[in-house]
Formats: sequence, structure tokens, C-alpha cells
Amino acid sequence: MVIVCNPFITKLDRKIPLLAEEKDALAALLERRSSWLPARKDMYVEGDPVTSVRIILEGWACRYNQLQDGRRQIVELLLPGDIMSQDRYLTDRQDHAACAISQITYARCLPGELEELEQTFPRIKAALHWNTSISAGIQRQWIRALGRLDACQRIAHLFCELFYRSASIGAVHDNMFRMPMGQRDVGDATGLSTVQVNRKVKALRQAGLLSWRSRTVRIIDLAGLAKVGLFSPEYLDLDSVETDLDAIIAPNSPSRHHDGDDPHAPDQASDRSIFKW
Amino acid sequence: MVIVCNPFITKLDRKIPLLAEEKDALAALLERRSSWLPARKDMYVEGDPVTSVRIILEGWACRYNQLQDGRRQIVELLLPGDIMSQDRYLTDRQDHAACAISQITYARCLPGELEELEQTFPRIKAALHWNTSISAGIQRQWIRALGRLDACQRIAHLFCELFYRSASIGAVHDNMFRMPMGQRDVGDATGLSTVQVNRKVKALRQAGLLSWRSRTVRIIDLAGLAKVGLFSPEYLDLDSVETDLDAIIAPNSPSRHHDGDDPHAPDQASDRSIFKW
DNA sequence: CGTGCCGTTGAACTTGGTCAAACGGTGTGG
DNA sequence: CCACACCGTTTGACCAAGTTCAACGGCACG
Repeated sequence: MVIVCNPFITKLDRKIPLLAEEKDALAALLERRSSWLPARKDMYVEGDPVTSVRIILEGWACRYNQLQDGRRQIVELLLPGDIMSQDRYLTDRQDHAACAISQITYARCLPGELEELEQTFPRIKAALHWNTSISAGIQRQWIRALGRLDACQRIAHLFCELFYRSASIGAVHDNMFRMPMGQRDVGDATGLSTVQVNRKVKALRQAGLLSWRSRTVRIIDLAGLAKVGLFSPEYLDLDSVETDLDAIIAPNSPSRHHDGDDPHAPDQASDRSIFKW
Repeated sequence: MVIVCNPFITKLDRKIPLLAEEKDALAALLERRSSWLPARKDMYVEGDPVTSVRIILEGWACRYNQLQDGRRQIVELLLPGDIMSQDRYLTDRQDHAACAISQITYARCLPGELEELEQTFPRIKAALHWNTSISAGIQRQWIRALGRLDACQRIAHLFCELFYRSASIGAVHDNMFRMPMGQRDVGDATGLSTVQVNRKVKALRQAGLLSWRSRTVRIIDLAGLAKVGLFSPEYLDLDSVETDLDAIIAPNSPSRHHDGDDPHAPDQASDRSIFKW
């Protein structure tokens, strides 16, 4: 029996409780071939042959699309426990690139191996399909945000999404989570220029909704942020982790242990006149 | 033995050649419960319970997301042969709405029924998964377009996509296809206002790239349109229909418009070329 | 101690949205 | 057959949001 400590398995197990043997089988598969990649390094680029399924174990990564003029659009963010499998049965060439945002470790396996597991363990199959549909839901929300939300709303929406996704893998503590993206990356995800990201993040900060310093985000007013970003978390289907979140979300949670040098003191500049949402 | 004439089966068969019995099984399933819906009518709305898988047989439909202020964003366009199955294993509530664009006929089946077919016929399973990954690719392209392309490029991209998708189901004749969307719908798909859609479509028309009248689109210069929209069709994985397209695309129009990207170019197309059909 | 990257800010500029009105086809009722 | 209303398209004028360009400060790294 293997000791299981793997964000992917944890995540699936939360939605579809898995038997010990199922977890073991998954864990065994994931441990077989795992890789490490430094930050900002490409995992593959457009046109590369589609080979293995990749599962993020630590760190953040993204899929993106590069334009001729050098600009790029991130089409999907991948957190620990996320799987890159849309291409399991795809064409032979990637139609997009993927890169590490922070340094990452990830597991690789062959489509056939996953396939086999699904055959043997229907629960795993269900869990993987669930996972796929959540990803599709996230894609739809991105399309909605890019098409119809303004800069402030998009950024607020993104932070909400990342907060919930981080929370669902236990990466939120004291309303804070590590976010290895830079402002440029946020712009690439939200379709905005870095200048605009900078200004709107500042606005959110000054509105007392969040703080973001040295790769760490603190959500100060989740409800307010969700309101700005027209965000509601149902599409992430986190019922099963709601209890965890309740503890986290609980209003004005005062648990600030590191009083000495908390870089996340609310920025009460209070010139709300800037905003018109 | 059933005589098969069904865009869904045709489409799958093109990528993964199916045996007669497989086609029969699919056809039998699809014929069991089919429905009709008038144009602009919702199939379901946000919050509805997830019930059946739907497969479009005739007409166009879309999934969309409604905002408080009444604006909406189309997140996916569904042409004949397209399947709405992202939610096969999803949560119990829809996180988006779907409506008919033109009047449509569609088949419904239960997730379990499709499931069963997949178990019995691995080829069908592969074909369905292929289909799913193509849809995901289209979603990614939409994200790219919404995030990083300007109005003209987005519209050109959309027309290219729809041209190829129509062609792949045999709905293009003489470079023309029926498009039941209005300018408002195009705006809802591209994240633009109808005014802007009107202006940019006019620009594309005047650049001699396409014409669009009474629900019919004629692609006059596919290469030019693709260039404007930064479109390349690989992500649709249409190798298997390339031969069909070659015949269609072939033609007369060597991609002029090297410098013709200017939306305000003189109306060189005011001659009969638009009107003669 | 440079050098370079990232975040920050200001100012000019461009794109696209909003508002409002006119146009044109189509279907309905007098 | 015409008048009318309705709906989608077209166009202009104005305005707001976001981009681009440019400069500066801080911080890490060599």
C-alpha cells in the first residue's frame, strides 16, 4: 500500500471518493515518470508531436498561444493537480504551446496507461471526466470574461477563480495563496496590457479587496471581489470542499499571525473616486 | 441495416472510419428521440438540471452566458453534427444557457446510452473523444481571438472558422454557405457591439474578401480573409476533408490584398461581383 | 556596481462602445 | 393595394476604455 500525497488524487478523491486500491493505482502511475522544469521554460510548443499526458504536481503552468508580433494569450492556467489531457485523442500535432510559470514538477504518462486505468476502475474514469468538464467550464468562463467584462472585472474574476482553485487544493491559508504569475502573465491571461493590469490591480488594492506582493496574494474581501468580477463559483463545482472554504472565507478573519512584517496591510488610500463599477 | 444520412455520423466517420454496424448503432440511438425547436428558443438556461446529451442534426445553435445587464456572450457555436456533451459527467446544474439560432432539429440521448455505445464500440469512443478535443481546440482559439485580436481580425477569424466547419459537413457550395446568425449574434460571439460588427463586416466586404446577404455568406478570398484573421485551420483537424476543400478553395483569387488590410480601403468591390448571385 | 527585469506612473493616441436617427425589407390589418 | 409597425441593418457624432510610448524606481543577480 502506497502512502498517497498527490494533489491530483486528492482533487479527484474529493469529488468521487476513490478506493484505496484506486488511489494506489493512480499513485503508482504518476510516480513512474515525473519531471522537473524551471520557471518560464516551455513544455512544448505549437507543432510539437502530441506525446504524453502531463499532470502538474507542484507549481503553476499554462497553455498559451503565441502571435506573430510576440504578444501571447494564455488559454489555460494549470495548478497543482491539473491535468493536460485535452489532447489525449487529439491530432498528432499540438495546436498551442505550454510553459511553466513557476518551476514545476509534473508526471507524464501515456494516454494508453490512463485509458487502461479507466477501464479497470470506473470511478477513476468518472473522476477524470468530471475533471474534464470542469476545465471546459473554466474555458467558457474565460470566454465570457474576455468577451464581455472590462479590465477591472476580468482581473477580479481571475483572482476569484485562482483563489477558489487554490483553496480547493488546500493552497490557501489565512486568505492568502502563492501566485507565481507576474503582471505580464496576468495580462496575457486576461487579454490586457501590463500597464492596464498594473492600474486595475492598484485599483482593487486601493478598494481594499486584495493585496498582492512578492508573489503572494491576499484576498481581503472575497465577496467584494466577486461582486466586481461578476464571479460566482458554482461552475467550479466545489461543493465537496465548501466546508474547507467556509472556514477560510469567514468574514473579517483576523488571524494575522505574522504581525511584525505583514506585507499585506490593506492599502487604505481610499480615493474610490477612481472607479465607476 | 439502416440507411445512414446524419451529419454527426458523417463527421465522425470522416475521422475514424466506422463499421456499418457502428453506424447503425449510432443511427438507431439518434433516431430514438429527436426534437425540433424554433429559432431563438432556449434549449435550457443556466441552473437547469443537466439531463440529456444533445446532438444537432439540422440548423445552428449556441451555448451562451447571460449577464445581468442583458448583454450576452456566446461561448460555443453548434453546427449540424455537433454534440453538446461537455456536461456528460458534469455537475447537476447547467452553468450556462443554450439556444437555437435558426430552427433546429436535434437528437437527445442519455449519457448512459452513449456510454454504453462507447463500451461496445471502441471506435465510437475514439471518435467521440476526437470530437471533444476538437471542440476544446476551438474554445482555445476563441480565447485567443477574444484576448488578442482586434475587431476586424476577430470577425475574419470567425468567418474562416465557420467556413471550414461548414465545409467539413458539406454545407459549402460555390464558396457559399448559409449562416443563420444576425449581426447581433456575431457580436455576441466575438465580444463586439453590433455597430462595430456592422462596420467591420462592411470593411471586409469592401476589401473584397466576402459578401454576406440574406443569411448567406460567400467567401470571395479565403486566403485574404485568413490573413486578416490570423487564421490557420490546422486546429480543426480537417485533413480528412482536405480534398473536398481543395476543390472548393482552389480558384481564381490569388491572394491580393497584400496591403489591403486597411479597413477603409476604397470600395473596390462595388462592382457586380457582390450582386451577381 | 552596473545591468536587466519588473512594477509604476504620466501623457498622447486609438479603438471600440454608446446614443440616436435613418433606412429597408417584411408581414399585418384596414 | 396601401399604410403601418416591426426588426435588423446602416451611419454619424461623441465619449470612454484601453493601448502605446516613454521614463523612472526598486530589487535581484552577476
